[in-house]
Amino acid sequence: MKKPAFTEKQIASARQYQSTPPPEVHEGKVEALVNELIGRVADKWTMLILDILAENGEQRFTRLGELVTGVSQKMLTQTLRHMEREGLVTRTVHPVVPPRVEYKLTPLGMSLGAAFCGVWIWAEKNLDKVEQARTTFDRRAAAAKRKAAAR
Amino acid sequence: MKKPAFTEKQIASARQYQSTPPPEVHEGKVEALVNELIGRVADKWTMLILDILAENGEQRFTRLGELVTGVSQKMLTQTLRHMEREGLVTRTVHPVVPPRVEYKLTPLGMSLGAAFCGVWIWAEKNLDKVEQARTTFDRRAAAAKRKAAAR
DNA sequence: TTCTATACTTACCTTTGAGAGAGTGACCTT
DNA sequence: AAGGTCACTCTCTCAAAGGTAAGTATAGAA
Repeated sequence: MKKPAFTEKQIASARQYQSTPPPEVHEGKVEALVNELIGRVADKWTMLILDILAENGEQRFTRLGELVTGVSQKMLTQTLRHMEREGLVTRTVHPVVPPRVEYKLTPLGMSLGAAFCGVWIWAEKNLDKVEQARTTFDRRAAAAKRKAAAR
Repeated sequence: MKKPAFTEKQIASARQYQSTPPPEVHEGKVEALVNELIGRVADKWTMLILDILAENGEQRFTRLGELVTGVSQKMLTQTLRHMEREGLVTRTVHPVVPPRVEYKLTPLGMSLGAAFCGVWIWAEKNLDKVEQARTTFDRRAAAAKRKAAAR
């Protein structure tokens, strides 16, 4: 998909250091960084806020809270701070009373939004397939359970 | 990006039901389903396993545990079950001793892998930009803190 | 008989996530 | 003088995520 596959040897040497990341295996370092980045960025609220900002453009704090269904103030602030930290949004404070703060996607944020777009589309397109797979699985699991109980 | 924007009214009505999802707002229902699906699928281990399976093809349990850096047995089992449930992987048990179980992506799983590909690429490409944004942010935050302390 | 290999499962415990709700500061309106 | 607005911030609390380590079943090998 993207990374060159590791050799058996590299994997073995990486395993040794599982608790503290291997310092001299360069591939592993980059991989770890990418994974960490993915971990930060692929979180629920980040994705939702990204989506809303991509669709609706610059927004104020409270308005954003209304648009992102189910988010609490705390999570909104927290996620926005994180996003600002990694350069996905800009935060503009207008020094007026009452305060007025506007959030806007940076080009970097927009490019991430575009990258996620594929996943949104996949989700919309395959919603029913997943739904069906789930019921099939659950039905089968229930049957297996009955069988196990009968033994 | 994908969904039609809500009207003020719909948002207001949705807000009322924040604890239990609104039953009669249809748009909200679909949106909720998509969001939930994204939530299940965009999780760290799912993405990593998906990636490994896409790159290396069918794998046995233990081997998978070696390839997915840092995963515990528990999380591996759990994530694989979830993925099987939503039809992303097939689990083939060979009735031999010692047991032999093989995991393989379904076409659905592969299509999700392809969809995530954009995000991986984004992460690789923008790793340094994010890194830089972070240090800039942290430096600025530290400066603001000093300033606040001086007051 | 004891050991080994494989793919789990289960129990326990610590860490993290996340909501609810109250408080804050500054200025403007009434 | 009291109340309202906005964007937080803080604390308290409960739930969920996730790690560790031990246990299980089975048959062939030593």
